[in-house]
Amino acid sequence: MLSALVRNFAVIVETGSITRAADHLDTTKSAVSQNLKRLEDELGVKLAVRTTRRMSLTPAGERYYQRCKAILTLSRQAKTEMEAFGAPPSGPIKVTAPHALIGPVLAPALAEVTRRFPKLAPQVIAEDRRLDLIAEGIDVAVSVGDLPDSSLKVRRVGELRDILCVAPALMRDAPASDDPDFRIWVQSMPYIAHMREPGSVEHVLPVSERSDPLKLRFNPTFRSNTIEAIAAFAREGLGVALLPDISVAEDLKAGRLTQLCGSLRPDPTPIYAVHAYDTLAPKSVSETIGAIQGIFARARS
Amino acid sequence: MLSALVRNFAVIVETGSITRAADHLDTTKSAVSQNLKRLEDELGVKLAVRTTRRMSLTPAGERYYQRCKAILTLSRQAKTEMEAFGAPPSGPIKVTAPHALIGPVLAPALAEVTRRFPKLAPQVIAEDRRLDLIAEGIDVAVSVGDLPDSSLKVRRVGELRDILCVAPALMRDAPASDDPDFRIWVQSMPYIAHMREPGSVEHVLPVSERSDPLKLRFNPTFRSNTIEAIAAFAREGLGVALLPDISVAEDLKAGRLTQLCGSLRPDPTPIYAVHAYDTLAPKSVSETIGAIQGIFARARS
DNA sequence: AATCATTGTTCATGTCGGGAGAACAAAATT
DNA sequence: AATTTTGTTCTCCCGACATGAACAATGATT
Repeated sequence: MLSALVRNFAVIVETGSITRAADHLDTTKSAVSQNLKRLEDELGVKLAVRTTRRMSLTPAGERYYQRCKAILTLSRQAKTEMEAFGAPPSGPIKVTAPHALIGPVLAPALAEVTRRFPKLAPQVIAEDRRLDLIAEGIDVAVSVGDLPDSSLKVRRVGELRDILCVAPALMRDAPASDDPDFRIWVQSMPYIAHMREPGSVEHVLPVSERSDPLKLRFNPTFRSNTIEAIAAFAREGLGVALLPDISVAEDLKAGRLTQLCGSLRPDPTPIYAVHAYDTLAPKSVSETIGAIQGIFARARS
Repeated sequence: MLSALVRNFAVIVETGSITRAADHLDTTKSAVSQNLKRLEDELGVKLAVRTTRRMSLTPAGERYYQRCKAILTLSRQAKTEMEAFGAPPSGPIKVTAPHALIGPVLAPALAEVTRRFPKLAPQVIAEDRRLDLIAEGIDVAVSVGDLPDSSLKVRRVGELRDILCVAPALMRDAPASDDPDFRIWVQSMPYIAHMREPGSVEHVLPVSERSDPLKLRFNPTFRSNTIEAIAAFAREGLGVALLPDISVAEDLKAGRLTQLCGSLRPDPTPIYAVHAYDTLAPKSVSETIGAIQGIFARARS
């Protein structure tokens, strides 16, 4: 549909090799090689110097690849936009979400959407940072926590309920929860923090409408950059950790983890779905967002 | 080189007809028609409703055309950019300039450039307003007068010397230029103004380093939106007009017009060449700008 | 250093996509 | 109603492009 030469080149760059590009594009080495040659002839510049072992872009190729990405993204989005005018959703749709939400939320949501629109081909990017939707050509992003103002369209799809978890073994010598020493004891426990929170960590646990919340401050002894790793460490009894309910529901049920302060929990964090289509979001986008919202709604009940 | 389907559609929209698109693309009606159909099938949406007499875009087509323009512009510029890496200049280059500069400046400049780079295909847009280079996909713009700040690259290429002109017939009963009545008499003459200047018009003519300039205020009786028309009216003796030297050099030499106040002239206005390539302007762009500058330099001598 | 494995290029060959051109259909103009 | 203009559809056919093998170049392995 779109310039085969451009796509050909982009795949070469992304796979870093003509051979890999060939089977990624379901064609032969020679076809890829010739297409690259054609593009170079067309442009009058060498785009890549290729030895048998290594392939590297010339400065021209570097620059041209940037443009290719832009062109391809624009083309893909132009097509996706047509769904707003009745076209059946089809082709690639790029979705990003934090690692922790991929399994419990995004996977079932996309499964549902692709069941309804079989020609849709979701591309999932697991990424905890917030990406530039425009630059990366992302159609839908799932984002935890409040967002900075932007021109993007935002919809609240659910909330993340964090739970202070701990392995049961560590609770053996705990004071009773109404014991005044309980708070002291808890705050002296080892704590496993996410690397994005520097220094000590404080959690606010609302107790009831009228009474002051319980504030707990921890000094992290372990840190990791993924929820999965933190959960794994917590299961191993390395310390207390704040983990989202969706990540530890199984562990709690199976008794591998317990809640540290009974049913006390921090206030939930809102979760948003974000997209960059100003007016008239394509059906694939709105359906995907709807499905994500549905998963959260079902999980809540 | 770039998706034939997209280009095909863009040309259909711009020519407004499949037949015209066909000979614009040097192909047959059937090819154009089939390509449009292919694109519609690909997208799953009807882009244009076509009767034998009229062709109109659907809302989807309207939107898609916008995207097509962006894609095509991007592709064209991506290719042009390659010239900075040694590619021989070729293909279309979009240049815009005010009507008055097309003949005396842009035409000889582009003639020179195309002589050196025969594969270059300039597209000239005569337009007195300042256009959005990015949105219109313009490579080089020639602009008269100071420019607002922007991210564009600007280079001074010459200057415009305006002359207060009048048909010799109207000078018959003029007082001597050192007569105190001269100023009164001049300002009572009919004046032909450009439509972009509303109300009365004042011109400042510097006399010498230390003496005050001569200020003349006119009440326009005629207005037009093009320099050519204003010059024509002036030649017909309809009044005084401020005209650029390059437009009236011939008329002055042939005696069809004379300078109203001897050799007194307003301060010249700078002329700039503008482009949007941040670093490393393509050779076609820099050569074009250089040629324009050359024309001005030659005219001055 | 010599051999081998891997990767990119080139060449001859075959095939499928897509253009050509005519016939057809629809609609506006006369 | 006839004519002209424009878009569509059909068949035929050509040429651009993929194919696959042979070749060349390069780096790894012994």
